[in-house]
This record gives sequence, C-alpha cells and structure tokens, in this order.
Amino acid sequence: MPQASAYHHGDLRAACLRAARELLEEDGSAGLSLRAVARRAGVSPTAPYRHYADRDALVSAVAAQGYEELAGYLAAAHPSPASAGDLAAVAVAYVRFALDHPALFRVMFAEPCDQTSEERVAATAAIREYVRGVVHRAFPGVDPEALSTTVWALVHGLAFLHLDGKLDASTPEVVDAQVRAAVQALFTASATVARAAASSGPATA
Amino acid sequence: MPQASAYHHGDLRAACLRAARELLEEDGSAGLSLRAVARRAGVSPTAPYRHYADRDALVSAVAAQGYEELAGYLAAAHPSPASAGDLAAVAVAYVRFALDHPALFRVMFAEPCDQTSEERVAATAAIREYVRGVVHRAFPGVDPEALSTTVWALVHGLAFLHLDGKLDASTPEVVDAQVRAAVQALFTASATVARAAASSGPATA
DNA sequence: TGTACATCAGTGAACGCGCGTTCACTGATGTAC
DNA sequence: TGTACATCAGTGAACGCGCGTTCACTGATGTAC
Repeated sequence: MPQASAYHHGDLRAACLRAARELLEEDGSAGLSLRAVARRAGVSPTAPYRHYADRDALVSAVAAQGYEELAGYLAAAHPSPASAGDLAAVAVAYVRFALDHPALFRVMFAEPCDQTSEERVAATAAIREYVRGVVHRAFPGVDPEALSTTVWALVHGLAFLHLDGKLDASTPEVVDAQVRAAVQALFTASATVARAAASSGPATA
Repeated sequence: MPQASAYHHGDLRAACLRAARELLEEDGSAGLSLRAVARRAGVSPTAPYRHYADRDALVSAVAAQGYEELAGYLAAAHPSPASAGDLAAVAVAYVRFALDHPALFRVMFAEPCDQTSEERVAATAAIREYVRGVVHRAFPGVDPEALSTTVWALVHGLAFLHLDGKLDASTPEVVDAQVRAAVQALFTASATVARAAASSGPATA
C-alpha cells in the first residue's frame, strides 16, 4: 500500500471515487465533474488523470461500485431467496437502494454513457444472473428466462417511478408495501381477476 | 397569427421546441442548451428568452410535448383498450415510443429537473388516469389502483431496460414480442407456475 | 550503508470551449385619434 | 388616410463561470549496485 504524505496522497484512486459519490448525492449527476472531484479530494485538477483516463472512466468506476452495492442490498435482504415472499423482500431492497442513492442509480442506468465498459457489462450480467437464479429457485420448472425479465422490469419500473415522484413515496413504509403488493400481484393477478369476475355477479350486459 | 419577416421570426416559440427536439435526438440531453436551440432556430442567443423564462421552462415544454406524443402512440395502438390483449398492444406502443425517442423519454422521466411544473404534473396525471382506465375496462371488478401501478411499472421498466441495452433490443419485432410476453406473463404467471410445478414430476428431494 | 537513477504521483499554468443570463438597444407592428 | 406612440420581438456585446484536457514540470519513492 502506498504511503501518504503532503505530496503523495496515498490512495487517490479510492478518494476520487469517494468524492464522486459525495458530489453525486449532493448535486446529482450534474455536479459530477473531474475538476470537482479533484477539488474535493484536495488535489490539483489534473491529478485524477493518474488514475482515470478521462471523465467517462471515472463515471464507469462509480457505476460499477453502485452495482456492487446494489448486489449487497439484495444479498442483505435475503441470502438465498427461494420463494415468492423472499423475492418480494429482494424487490423491496432493490427499490430502496434506488431511493437511498437516487443519483447513483440514475448514473448506473439512465446515463447514456459508455455502455461498452467491461466493468459495467460484467456488473449488469451479474445482476441478471442473480435475478434469474432467484426466479429459478422460487419457481422451479418454469422457464426462468421469460419470468426473470418480467420480474426485473417490474421492479426496475417501480424504482424509476418512485424516483421520479410518479408514485407515492412519502414514507419508506408506504414504498415497501407498494412494492410488496406489486410483486405479489404479479403472481396472483390472474387468480384475482378470475375471482373478481366471478363475484361481480351478473354483468350489466 | 404573427407575421414572419427578416426581423420577426413569426413563431419562434414553436421553432424553439422543434429545434430542441432535433438536438435531443441528435446529441442526447447533453446537447439541449438554450444557445444551441437559438442557433438552430437561426436567431440570436437571447431571443428564446422572449418565450421561455429560462432553460428549465424550455425543457419542461419539451417534456410536456413528449407526454402528448406518448398519449398519441398509446391511442394509436388501440382507441379504447378493453382486454388483456389490447393492453399488451398498448404496452408495446409505450416501449416503442421510448425506443423511437430515447433522449426525449429520458427527459420526460429521468431528468431530475423541476417536477412542480404544472404542465408536467398534469401530463403525468393524464397518463396515470389513462392506465387506470385501461385496467378498469380490461378487468372490471378488480381494484384498478393496485393493478394499474403494477402494469405501469412493468411497462415502464421494460422501456428503460431496453433503452439502456439491458435487454435484447436488436430488432423492433424482438422487442415487441418480449413486451407482449411480459404483459401476458403478468396475468398468467400464477397459472403457469402451478402448471409447471405439477408437470415437473417428483421433486429431487 | 550509501549513492545514482528510474519511476511514480503529483503540481500549476494554460488552451479553447460552451454555457446561462444581463443589459441597453433597435427594428417592426399595431392601434388610437 | 396619416401620424404619433406604445408595445412587441428581436439583436449583440458582455459578464463570469466551470468544464475537460494538454503540457512541461517537480517532489517523493524505491531499487540496483
């Protein structure tokens, strides 16, 4: 590990990442500039170039870190989800991550930047595999491909709609309940529809 | 209607909107600056201030126009959707709109800008009402509140995941089929799960 | 243990850029008498 | 029908800003002999 000194920072790479994360939380992605990062790390404007080829490289590193943290949230929700209930808990964690780190989540998914970064492609693949695994364990025998796309899209959509204030996100509890209900609905919708249709009595026509 | 002349543009307000849309399609939201809009409209950098208080006002106007066009896409898919199949067609149109106008879609939903703009709030409410109406007609007797949130989130998530290259968006046909399948799955998932579980024979444990 | 030197990780001045916004202005239009 | 004048919709210079990136540089570190 390098030594810290007045001149040599010691671990500027990590410090840049930390500074970038802070700027993101404070000012949104608009505040995420190389110069601001350097300023916050207490270093000259060009020092970060020792560790990141350009701004895009830094942003990609931030996004990759975000993917790791998202994985952490999901793992913390349930170490090895294997039922519809477990899946709902994981979904809640996914949306919570988005609301806890709104700007980071946007950078990860909504920033139309370099999509070919190896780090990012790998991180995305990891998430996809994770979702597929959950669906597979929770519903063995079902083709996990189709169902996991549906699940991911549902949860991802909930995250973005909450993020943009299109749904009631007044308290974490409200959000959690909504997410749980939405995931539950995914697996009971057809039954609910059938039951409701039956109980609605003679139709008006 | 105002007259056009060398000095007076005639309809600079609309021209700015048009220019903004073009810049958005070409350069993404990064290219959407007041100066660039003025340049493209063939007018001095400050002329747009006659019609928009500031940059945010222009962006909001663009977003509002986007909402109107989205509504147009949905209406074109089916004038009065009233079945699960109709709903799938509408979902396909929603995702197609996002892929046809990626930068516009991001501005409408993913730009963390002024959310209190009256125009935008009204437009969002209109979409929400629309979805609620479809769900209500397609599944009378079911509480449309919960189900319409689920439907919107699923479709919205599909749109974003496709937009960000997280799902196979190689051809429009592939995308359409995927969206249709995902919406269908929403209403048949529980039945599919049950059927698959039954047909998978004796479990391995 | 000491010295020469390559390498590494920073500095700081400078480049050119485009941005949002202000200001005082001016040319064109329309309206009242 | 003509004229005075208010209003509207533009112009163009200027402001201060922060940005990404380049360049030649220098201080500190570590390694070979």
